[in-house]
Amino acid sequence: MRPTEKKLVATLSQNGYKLTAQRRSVLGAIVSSREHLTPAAVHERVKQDNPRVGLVTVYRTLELFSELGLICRVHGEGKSQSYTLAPTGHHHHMICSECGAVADFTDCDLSDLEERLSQETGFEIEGHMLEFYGHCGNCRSQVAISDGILI
Amino acid sequence: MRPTEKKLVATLSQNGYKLTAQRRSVLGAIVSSREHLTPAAVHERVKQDNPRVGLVTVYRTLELFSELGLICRVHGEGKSQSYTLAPTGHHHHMICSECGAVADFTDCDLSDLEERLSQETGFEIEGHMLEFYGHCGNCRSQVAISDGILI
DNA sequence: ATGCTAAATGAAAATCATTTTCATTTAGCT
DNA sequence: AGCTAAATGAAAATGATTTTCATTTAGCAT
Repeated sequence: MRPTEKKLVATLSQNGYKLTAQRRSVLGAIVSSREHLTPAAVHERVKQDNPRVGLVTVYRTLELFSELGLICRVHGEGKSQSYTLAPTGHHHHMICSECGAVADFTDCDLSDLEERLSQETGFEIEGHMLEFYGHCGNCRSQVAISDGILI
Repeated sequence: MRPTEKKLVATLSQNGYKLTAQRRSVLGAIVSSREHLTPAAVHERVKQDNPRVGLVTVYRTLELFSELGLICRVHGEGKSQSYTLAPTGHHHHMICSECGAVADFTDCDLSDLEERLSQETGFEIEGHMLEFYGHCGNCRSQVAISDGILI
């Protein structure tokens, strides 16, 4: 399940946090975007809703949501952190290098690899990060079109 | 093969770059460390060799070495970039959360996964990032010891 | 409904990593 | 030894993120 307003209300109150207009706006900005967003990009969108919201609040809210598991961080190329909606549980991202679209997948099944590496190196493995980069279906077809038109 | 002084000399001159004392120091700092190092950490080490080397030079040198494939970037948790020696070719890292030690591995074999994801999502996958986190053999045995002593 | 209080916010300043600028130095060629 | 483009160092600029602190507000208690 992907977080919605309802889930936001529940999660915040369950954890003793208050539901504010700012927090609603920030979640809305992320929900309404198919891409991963930097704090600055979230701020842009939030300001359309409520121009008085400060960037600092966006930072604080993103961190909070991330702790609560409502959103999750996308690593990858850029120099600033960015976030996207979190599906429940362990998962990974595929990120479009052109438009920033993020697709999730859950079945990474690295346990064989982990097992082998653990034996070879003596590491006790606790976690991993896995991201794929490429071009999403959308961007691929647009390239095909502009190739055809021969701009 | 892991880069050494000899490889440095060859790589630089092949690409039209000059061999300077600073560049030698930076490579030395990285070679002599089992861990991944931030630019600031490299600078610390380099200064012991030659106190007049500036942090800016360290940044520039790390970027250059990274482009030349002598070192490679470690992603992971911290807020600042860090680098470690690069074995030749495609590889990944296991990073000890305690001491920062880095172990490489090359055989990630994600092609099945890539193939499947590509079909499911329409993404054309071009690359991936994979890192494991955990505790290295060293740190694990130290934990065992201090557990025994019951500090 | 009204008041209370801790939590949340906003604005400004502080911090931290990184990059740019530019005058000076130097490696590697001639 | 001299030349020149490349490399360096110091300082300033930039940009993202965090901290501080005075003000506001959500959610509870009345």
